[in-house]
Amino acid sequence: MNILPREFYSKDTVTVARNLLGKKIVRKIGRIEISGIITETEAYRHKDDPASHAFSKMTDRNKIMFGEIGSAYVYFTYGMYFCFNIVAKTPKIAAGAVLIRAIEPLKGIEIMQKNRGSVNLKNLTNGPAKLAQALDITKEHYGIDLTKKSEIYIAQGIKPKEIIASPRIGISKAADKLWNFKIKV
DNA sequence: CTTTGGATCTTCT
DNA sequence: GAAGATCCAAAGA
Repeated sequence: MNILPREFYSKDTVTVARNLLGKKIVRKIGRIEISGIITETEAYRHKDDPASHAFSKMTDRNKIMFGEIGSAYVYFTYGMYFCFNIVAKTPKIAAGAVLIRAIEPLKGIEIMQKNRGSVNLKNLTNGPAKLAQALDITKEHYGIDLTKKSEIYIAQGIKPKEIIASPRIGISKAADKLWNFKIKV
């Protein structure tokens, strides 16, 4: 299994967001393995990005964005859902992370269906809160190292053919930046 | 098919 | 007190 090294995340956040497309996310629950191909990402940076959680200042919630590259940033939103991010930035930037917005299920689809309470494949992991729920990612995983073989890690995947850049979803600030990336499957 | 409201945590005003 | 990197079910057209 080719786990992506920490250097992979030590680039500009937007570059890493693009590079993560087609990579494989692996979730281990005991002996069971769940995995999927990353098909949509979004970059969130620091002072140059008013839409980022790290824009105004460091809080208890976002402090991992200022922390070690390659860590997981899991946050709780709208009082109900978790979203899964990966800390990625150059040493020059104080904070940054890539939001995983969608994946294509590979292994453990039955587990995902059970976690989500739905059998509709299209509806399983096509949104940030949905994939977190399908993979059973919670605040327990806040700050874990994704470059080691542990409960969650990111591995080499497929090579994307075509990358589509769009404005980010669900934000009102900095909507002109094309920092949402997706591939066709 | 489109619109609306509820769930109810964290941060900012 | 209000808004937010969301999703879903229910109601309306």
